[in-house]
Amino acid sequence: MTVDDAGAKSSLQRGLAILRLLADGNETGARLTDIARALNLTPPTVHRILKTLVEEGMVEADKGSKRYRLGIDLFAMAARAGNPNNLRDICRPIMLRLSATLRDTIFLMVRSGFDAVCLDRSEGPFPIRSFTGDIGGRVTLGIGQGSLAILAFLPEEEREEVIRFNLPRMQGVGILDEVYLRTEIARVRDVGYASRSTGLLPGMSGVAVPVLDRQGHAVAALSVGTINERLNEERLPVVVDILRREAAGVCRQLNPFDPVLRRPAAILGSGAA
Amino acid sequence: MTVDDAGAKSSLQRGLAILRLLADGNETGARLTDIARALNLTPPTVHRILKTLVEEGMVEADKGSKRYRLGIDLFAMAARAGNPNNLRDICRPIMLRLSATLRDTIFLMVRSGFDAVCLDRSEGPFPIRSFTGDIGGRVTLGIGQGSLAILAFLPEEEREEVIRFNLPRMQGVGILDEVYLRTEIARVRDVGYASRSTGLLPGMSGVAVPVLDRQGHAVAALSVGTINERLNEERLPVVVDILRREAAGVCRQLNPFDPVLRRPAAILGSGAA
DNA sequence: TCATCTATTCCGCATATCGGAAACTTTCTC
DNA sequence: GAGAAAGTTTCCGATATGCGGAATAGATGA
Repeated sequence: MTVDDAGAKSSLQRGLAILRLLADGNETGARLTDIARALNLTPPTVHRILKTLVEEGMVEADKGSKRYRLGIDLFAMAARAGNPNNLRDICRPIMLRLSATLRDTIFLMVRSGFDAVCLDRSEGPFPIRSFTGDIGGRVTLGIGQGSLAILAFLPEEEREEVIRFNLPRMQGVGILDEVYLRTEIARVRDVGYASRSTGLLPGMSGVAVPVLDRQGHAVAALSVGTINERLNEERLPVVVDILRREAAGVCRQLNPFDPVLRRPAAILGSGAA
Repeated sequence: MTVDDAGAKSSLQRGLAILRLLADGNETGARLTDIARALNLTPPTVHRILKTLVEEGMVEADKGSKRYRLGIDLFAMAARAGNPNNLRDICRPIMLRLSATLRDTIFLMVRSGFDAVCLDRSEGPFPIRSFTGDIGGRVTLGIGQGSLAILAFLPEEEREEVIRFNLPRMQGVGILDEVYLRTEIARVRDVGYASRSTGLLPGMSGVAVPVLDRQGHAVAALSVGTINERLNEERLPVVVDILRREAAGVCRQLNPFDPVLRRPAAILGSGAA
């Protein structure tokens, strides 16, 4: 990801570029010169911007002022970004219930550009792997069940745009070609859920249902990640059924507008069973 | 929180100020004029900055371009900020184990300036309330068990600074006066854990142990939040003991430096029991 | 329909930002 | 441990960059 060449102008853009750079490789941290090199900036410039970012609490300088990494402040601030339309709050109890009932790990995914992002995750007792990884993790939209469920139920125009953009990105991740992808999407739209389309992660399986808005377009996906044995022909329909029911509940809470009054009701208390 | 008056100069600072403003009230979103008013900026300025932020994916403009809110991109980026020294990754399995064993909710707290921030949280079956709230939530350092455990084990100099700064902030939240706070801190240092210092949240109790570095200073705290009945004199020592053991494990994984080689070993796989 | 409030574009001025050069510090090498 | 190399930080003048007043376009409501 080269942010350097052409466009990087304003100090805001440069600052954000630095933040993004720090976000990759945040475990290790980055040194001033590395940042300068990576972004085609001069050390003084990077230094000044970093200074500002540190003052603002977005970046922390390691002792001895050697390495820079993202600050906890940024984390705390941005944590609130992961709750669009109260989606996360609404889904939290549902996810807890799901992981307790199903004894599997539940994911809440939303779209972000050409990716899907994991908004929340509720662990089950079985250790699993997933594309998404942890909360905040990203996957190419279309890879993985939750991701695919969202893609399949995007408005047609957007769906086409995403497919066009993402096909090249999917090479070598199990998506063979466009025909295959479109077949998958059609099937997901048909049956209303996405189920272990491919055995991309050995031994792992998953199911996902979309959370739809009034127009029938995906705003999110609820998905289950588990091991192959726990998603056999017998159990799959049961899981799908439960997921569907909960997704419908989310949908209802997401559109809490009285058609007449257009008043966004505060309904978080009315626990849906 | 007025960021306006004196210092706001650079576009970077203004941009970050806008992000922070959007972070509050992110459920509802903010309009351009509101932002301008709140930050003492002119509408054109805010518009231009917002445009940049939207282009950079940090902010999303609601349909009809009426309201702005933080973008999922920011969330995804900042999620990595919540893993300093791999602390979160290291603690994840431990927290899962703890919440499964104790059947209570476990919190992972770290310091951020004069606050403590909730880095992670693993839910138990009992619904609880806490100061920290969700992941990313903040509390004044010293209020709540996890928070207090960190404060108590800060280097003396920093501790004093925090106490001085935070005492006024604690008015009306159960901290009566400085003497009381210092007594509490001394006791926590003495026994090595913080336990429901005050019944601030009716019906709720908690215990926390610090995660210490080599110098014996707190880098984090593991805490349990539960209801009063579940933390009686009988159970408390048991819980403390388990917490201590796990905290020690975290500590060991946090300092994975071979004293001679100074090589940061990648040890995440070596599951500590 | 008109009035009011809000969002967006334009543009000249002033300022905040840039980066070269150099001092200073840390880290590496022998 | 001394010298070299790389990295970090300060300084400062030129200029590009972002600022905000004013005017336009769009939305909202009476």
